[in-house]
Amino acid sequence: MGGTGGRRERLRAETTAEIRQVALKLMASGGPDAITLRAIAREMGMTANAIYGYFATRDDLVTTLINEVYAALADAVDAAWADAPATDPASRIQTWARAFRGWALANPEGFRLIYGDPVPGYQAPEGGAAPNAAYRVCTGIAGLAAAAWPYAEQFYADSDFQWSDFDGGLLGKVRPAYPDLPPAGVALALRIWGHLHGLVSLEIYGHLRTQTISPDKLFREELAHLVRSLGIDSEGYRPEPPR
Amino acid sequence: MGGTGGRRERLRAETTAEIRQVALKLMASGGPDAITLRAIAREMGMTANAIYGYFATRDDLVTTLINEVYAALADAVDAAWADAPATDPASRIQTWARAFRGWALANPEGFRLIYGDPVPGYQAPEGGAAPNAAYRVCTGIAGLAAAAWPYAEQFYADSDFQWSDFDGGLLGKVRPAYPDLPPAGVALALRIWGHLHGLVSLEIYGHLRTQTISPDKLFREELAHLVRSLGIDSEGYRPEPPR
DNA sequence: TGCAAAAACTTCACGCCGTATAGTTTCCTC
DNA sequence: GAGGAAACTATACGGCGTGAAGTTTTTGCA
Repeated sequence: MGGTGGRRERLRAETTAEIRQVALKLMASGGPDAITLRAIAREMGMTANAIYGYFATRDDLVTTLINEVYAALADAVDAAWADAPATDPASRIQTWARAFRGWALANPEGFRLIYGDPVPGYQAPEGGAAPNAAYRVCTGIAGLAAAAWPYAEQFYADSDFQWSDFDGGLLGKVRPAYPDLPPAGVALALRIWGHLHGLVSLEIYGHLRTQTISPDKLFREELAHLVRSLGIDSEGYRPEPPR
Repeated sequence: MGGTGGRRERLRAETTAEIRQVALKLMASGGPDAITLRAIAREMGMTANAIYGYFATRDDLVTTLINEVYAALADAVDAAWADAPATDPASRIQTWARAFRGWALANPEGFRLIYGDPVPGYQAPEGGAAPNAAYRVCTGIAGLAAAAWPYAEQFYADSDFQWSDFDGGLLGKVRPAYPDLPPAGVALALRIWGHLHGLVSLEIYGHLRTQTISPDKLFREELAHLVRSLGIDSEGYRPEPPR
């Protein structure tokens, strides 16, 4: 058998990449349920069954796509976080949240693919479709919570969360990254995730547009109150952390 | 043609009702994408095409189902709100939110049907699938905001929302019901909706279970901080509204 | 260089789906 | 009891995922 540089393996990798790429193109233009083996094959000048040489089932392909798209979301929010100055936690947190919504609005079909059920009979594998990317995003939000924690801690004195309340895989990333964040801070992170996910999700699925003219304004309001609820003021000024 | 009591019309209404009921049963057991005309017909001992005599397309049927299920959700949360004593706004608000999550957990497929994309090629009609039920739920949340407003108003002094930021249909229900609620209060209601929707949605779609062992505990935390963020304490005691 | 094995790919088939068209049966009304 | 409307069936088309079997292309080795 050829080594890792063999011509056959290179072609195989290229075809695999093309399948993924064509599938994403179909999704972008026709929504996630335009991802069909037959459509991909048609686009590539092949037969649908040829794809079975690269992915065992359609669900395997979809799982791969979810991982790819979810990783792109994680990249986007991580990059926004890294670019924002650590010296201003309020606007850094808001930047992260804006990047999250911005990515979703720019990739609505991707958002649906990750968080919804858009592909007809798709069944995610045990443990979720994209656990690593999910951990990455959650760890990112834990970063927001950690940045806010010196200010926010005072509001969580009576919180009774333990490490055992959370998934080990998540903690394996969060605790090393933010050693000062206690369990209550992780709970805060998950709640913030829920808040932002909900607003963005209502917007992407068209439920907000029926109620408000400007989801954008609503989200700006959310950002202002988010940092305020964390004990940080939003406009550059921020109080000293208590104690 | 027979009047409204004609035998023919009665049979027609019964068959229509049976179609809806069988569709909901299929959804409950096999998820929303088990709703197919052929499966319904099979269950009823008919041909799929016979259903076209009752619903013009499958999407029309799905729209009807969404309306029905969304109305059931609205009934559930309205009932919880009505049952909770108006004298204790904090626990009343928490009761509403618990009813919302409780309904979703009891009817996960219904939640997906209302808020997700579960039926393969479904296209909602112009103006949304179930605008009235959506208004009902939003108006319900506006009720939470209105109950909290005497306490929460102080946090929204710098809010610059106008009536024109919101949909007229929504305001047509909200303003008569809660004449003292200003535009900023409606924005607050939509944000609360987003927060709760997000947490419940992550849970229903299995994204939370990968991160935390007990979504229930997280939601309890959310409830506590929700009323606190509105300026009301959660444990029976509440401060006088300011001013 | 020739040849067998393996990999890549096609063809055909099955059972699902929504839905259009045309034909049949059932029922109500006059 | 006959005409007509309403309810329903039969057949068909193109779409889907996927399994089985067959064909072509490429590879590695004698």
